[in-house]
Amino acid sequence: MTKSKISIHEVAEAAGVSKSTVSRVISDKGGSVSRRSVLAVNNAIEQLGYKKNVMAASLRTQKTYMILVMIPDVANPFWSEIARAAQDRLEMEGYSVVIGSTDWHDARETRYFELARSSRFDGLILNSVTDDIGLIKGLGVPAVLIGERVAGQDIDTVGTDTMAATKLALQYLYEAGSRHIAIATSDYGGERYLSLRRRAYREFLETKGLAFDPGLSFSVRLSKEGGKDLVRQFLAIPDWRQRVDSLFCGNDILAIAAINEFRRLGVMPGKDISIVGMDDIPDASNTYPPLTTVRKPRQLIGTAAAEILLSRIKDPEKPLEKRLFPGQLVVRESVVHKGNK
Amino acid sequence: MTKSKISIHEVAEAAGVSKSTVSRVISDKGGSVSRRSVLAVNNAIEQLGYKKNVMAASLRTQKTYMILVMIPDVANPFWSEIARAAQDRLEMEGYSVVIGSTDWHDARETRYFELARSSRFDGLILNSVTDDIGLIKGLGVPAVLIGERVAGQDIDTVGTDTMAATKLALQYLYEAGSRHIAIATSDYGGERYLSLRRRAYREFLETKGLAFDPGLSFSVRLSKEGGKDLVRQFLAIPDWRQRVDSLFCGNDILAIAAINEFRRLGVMPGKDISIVGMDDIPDASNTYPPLTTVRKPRQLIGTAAAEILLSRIKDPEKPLEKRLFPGQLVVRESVVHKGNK
DNA sequence: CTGAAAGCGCTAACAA
DNA sequence: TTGTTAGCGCTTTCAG
Repeated sequence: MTKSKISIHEVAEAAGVSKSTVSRVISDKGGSVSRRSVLAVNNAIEQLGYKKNVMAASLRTQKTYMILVMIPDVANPFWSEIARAAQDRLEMEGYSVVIGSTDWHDARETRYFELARSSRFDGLILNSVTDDIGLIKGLGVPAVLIGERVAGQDIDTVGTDTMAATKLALQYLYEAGSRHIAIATSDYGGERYLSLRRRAYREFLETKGLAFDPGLSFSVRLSKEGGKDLVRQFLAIPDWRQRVDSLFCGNDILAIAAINEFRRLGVMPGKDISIVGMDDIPDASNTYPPLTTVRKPRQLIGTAAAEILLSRIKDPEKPLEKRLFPGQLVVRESVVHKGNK
Repeated sequence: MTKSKISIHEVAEAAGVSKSTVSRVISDKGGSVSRRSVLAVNNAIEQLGYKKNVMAASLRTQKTYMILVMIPDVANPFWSEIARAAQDRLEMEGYSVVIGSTDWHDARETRYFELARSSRFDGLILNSVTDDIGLIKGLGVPAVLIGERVAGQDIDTVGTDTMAATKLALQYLYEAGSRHIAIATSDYGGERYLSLRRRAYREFLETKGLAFDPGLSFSVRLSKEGGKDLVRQFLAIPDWRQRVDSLFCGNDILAIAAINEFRRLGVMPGKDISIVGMDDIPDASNTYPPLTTVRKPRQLIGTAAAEILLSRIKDPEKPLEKRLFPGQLVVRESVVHKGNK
């Protein structure tokens, strides 16, 4: 069995050089080493089956070449594609990427924060559940946040312009003739994040001179279960067919669940009710009927996050960067078009 | 700024004890330390905002308390739920779990293997793309494989009894009156893995005295794109309505894509053609019509993998363990029931 | 119960 | 170009 008892010490001995020389050879840096030595060392390495202990190297250099991407839900393609895009970019630069799945749990997030704090990673890309910027900065690891925040906080950020994206959806509904638009989204994160959708909603109604009906605002989890909940609540509105004609959902997971649940209960989306989602995850085109939604540019977000992180690692003192990408309307068939009136 | 210049050395000084004592306090192990010292040390730690450098500790102890779960596709709920289940179990034991997403790329897998080799993880749970057991064992890290292999290889394994699961699906189709069953699956991994489905298919036909029609065997990628491909090929069968009446798909991703594509082209699954999938991912119940499939017990698989890994870490010499769980038929509406004849 | 001393395996000045 | 000498921050005998 090739026991990992072989350190540079053994290699040095076998190659007839010093540990330093071996070190120079195995750490890329192209330090000045003679051809002879390089050969001798590589030979010895081969011979002994030596494997560099990266932990030890990290202890000295303070570099691990590992990046942690923390996302709340790996199963949601929205997040996993961002992670993948970031991974692609980061690997080009020689970093390895691992994913931490928080599943929206504070406890898990905390756990990953502990990992990060113990200098196991050179950088962090994350969508934080707790959103405690102070804590993140206190980790002592370069970090870039994914997702927009209301307050202009003291950390690199990349995300979508959520309010504009929401209004895109709302405007489309409006143009299709809808005048009684309901909204369903989560209020998790309080005033900081998701309720940007709600704010956009209020602003939009105001702009169009539409009345705000509190009974048409739903707060549910952005999940399949949330969707079932939502439909139950929705159909419980007295005279709902008179009172509401469309529904904007905070993300596609919710919208898709709602579509399926509505259909199951005999209410046909795209016919009896309009539904618009947000994100444009792959499944959005597979529902029956296909979901009209607002696409968030996952690739761009992931890549941008990676690049910002890279430059932050290079220069910790560089000015803060915040990048917001616009959403894009994707028209499919879940919206009813009323005759112009 | 709380620079991480504080090591046990500083703490020791502030607490008026030696480094050793500090070490005894911060490493759980409950070494014998006086109440007084513990207090003093904890106080100093608090005061200085000391954070243990786990890398340094790992260098000595050879323990990182990190586990890497390598899966081929985070966006596929089948894999991400296995990962989650494993994570749940592993965290109970004090390990932190990170996910490596290989996206079916050899290059990525290799990259993660390099990480693993450099003793950054205490263990590995993985579904390998390359399937090179020798390589995995050579990593020098306890590892358990997910997914069944034909050959009884020299490594801990947990998975589903794929052949039995496949026959479950086939039998259901048969009982529904289907006598011309097509199969679509991937042949990636050659004789080792997925083609277990094909083997089960052949055996099943034989058992029932049904002829094997090579034109009814499709080899496609187990993806959305694969599904479109499949349907195109399928509908190109001359006189297909005469020649084939049902389709078994290698996994749900494929089956769902096929359902949607068939429907888009005016062929109604559950009516014009029977479709059965495998895995029972969450979306399987959201298709139109809902997909009949064979459920693989993701929770059990993930948890079992974690437990086997845990005991392997504890005792590297313990006998090999292989666990195969049975699949379970989930009847929904994608299968046509012909009148008994 | 506590401290001194010796590393874990590697890198980084500094000389030679 | 090479070797020597110190550590990185922590754990762990071994004495006391």
